[in-house]
Amino acid sequence: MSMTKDDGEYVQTLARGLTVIRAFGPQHQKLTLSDVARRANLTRAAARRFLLTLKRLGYVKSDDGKYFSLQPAVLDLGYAYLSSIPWWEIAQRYMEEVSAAVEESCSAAVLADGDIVYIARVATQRIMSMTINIGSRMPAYATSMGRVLLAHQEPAWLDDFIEKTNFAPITEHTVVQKPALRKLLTEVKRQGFCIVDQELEAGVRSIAVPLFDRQGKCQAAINVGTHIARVSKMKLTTTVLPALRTASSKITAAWTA
Amino acid sequence: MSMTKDDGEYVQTLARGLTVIRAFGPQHQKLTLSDVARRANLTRAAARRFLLTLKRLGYVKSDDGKYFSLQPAVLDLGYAYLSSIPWWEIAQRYMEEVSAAVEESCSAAVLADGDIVYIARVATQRIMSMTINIGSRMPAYATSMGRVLLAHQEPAWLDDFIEKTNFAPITEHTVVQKPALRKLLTEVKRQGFCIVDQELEAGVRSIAVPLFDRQGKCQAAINVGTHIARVSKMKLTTTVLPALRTASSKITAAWTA
DNA sequence: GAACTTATGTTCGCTATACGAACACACGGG
DNA sequence: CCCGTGTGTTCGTATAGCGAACATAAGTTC
Repeated sequence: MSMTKDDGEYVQTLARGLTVIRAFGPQHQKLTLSDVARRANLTRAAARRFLLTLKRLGYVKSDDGKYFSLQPAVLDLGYAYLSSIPWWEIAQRYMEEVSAAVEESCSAAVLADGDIVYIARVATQRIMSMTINIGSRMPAYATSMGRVLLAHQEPAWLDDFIEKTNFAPITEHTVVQKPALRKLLTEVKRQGFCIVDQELEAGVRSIAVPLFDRQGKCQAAINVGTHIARVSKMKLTTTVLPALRTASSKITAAWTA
Repeated sequence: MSMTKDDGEYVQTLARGLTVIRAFGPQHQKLTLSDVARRANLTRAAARRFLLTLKRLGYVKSDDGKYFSLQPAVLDLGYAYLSSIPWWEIAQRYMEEVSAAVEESCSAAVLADGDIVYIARVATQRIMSMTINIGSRMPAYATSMGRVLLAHQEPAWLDDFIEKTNFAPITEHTVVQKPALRKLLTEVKRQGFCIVDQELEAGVRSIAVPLFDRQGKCQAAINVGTHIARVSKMKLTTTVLPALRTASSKITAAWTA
């Protein structure tokens, strides 16, 4: 029937099964077999097979046999990724130091497609209206960590990315003009840090630095987010930046793999 | 060949594919096809098919075609679970309040098998030697949240659990005698909170309260972990406990589903 | 550095496996 | 009560995934 991905080395069943997990989400804790089938574009028969399988594996629960819901076991999958990052624990430790020193939240993120994905976080008082947590995604172009990560990408890749992406303004301050953005990124790479001032959310200003591996490749970014009323732009560069830089180099130094 | 789980409504391929993700972990960021096959008990051919599939889906990367590693996209799976929890965001907010008020880390966890699994966390200064994060697991019997969750489980289930589990001491204070443990749990349920004093790690004392849904069923627990030198046992009940209780009832009140 | 051994990755014909059309069953509205 | 609509389940069939067998690379030994 569908010959889209049929290479003989593609396991359709696995791909379909994973969409079942993704069928759950906000406002969709409890789903019937048919709900899942609809949301994952599967026949009811298929959805049933997958749900029953996931249930046996402990990823899914169903008390009454009608409504299915995800179980904490699915976190093990994400944890497999997190724990596979060689510098993850180390970063966490030094981020705690940063957070304690500046009394603000500190996060780490990597790039995935055009988004940043949070992989570690030490939270203090909330500054953003949105809830950020591990696994959360934000558009790279409007975040301090995103800019840092983009700036350190291969030039060819970056060209292509800027070319084909449509940058939408998020606040009134968001820079979306491609030439302007490109210039900002060059500057970010030159100076080795990035400040984003209320481009993602009004009242929020954050600063990020890159995280290099032993080979000098930028693998992630760490940042500190502040409220404009609490921390001046000046203080960001004089106090927070040095703390981030110290942490960044310490993490690089402690890199195991 | 193997007729172990062959009910006709069990999709072997999905189960196998998921083990591929779990093959990665600490000290196993980059794995060859053969490594994966070994660690997941698959033939090399199967491991190859799965890895190539996961690669196409963006869950796995392979620069050279030899070494494979997990990508941030796998966090989306865990995120599907977290975001499906109706009170997750709300809890996060009130936990931030608790953490700010008492200036200590606050976590939320649910029960899975005999473990607690962390599902939300507001971290301040580190008190444990281990790194805790979302998805982390700890033995339920030796943690404050674990005791709370166990105490509110169905009596029949609890009997069975205590019966068939072998409780190993973690520190010199860990209570492992089954009658003593059972007595503690009864007390926990009666008083509506649980203090665990250095039973999980020396120098660490924590207090937990249950989190009820609208129907009065205990769905999770939230706790505050402290260092014995910084917070007295007295202060735990006089200051921290009220904060936790307030948060708990506010979360229940704001429960949407 | 040839000759052998071991381990890794890939191919390909076969059959077990996952597939979905068809069926049965529950619900609800007229 | 009947009919329409939606949900879950069965079962024969085709095909998707399987692994034995092959090729190719990486070590070992003399």
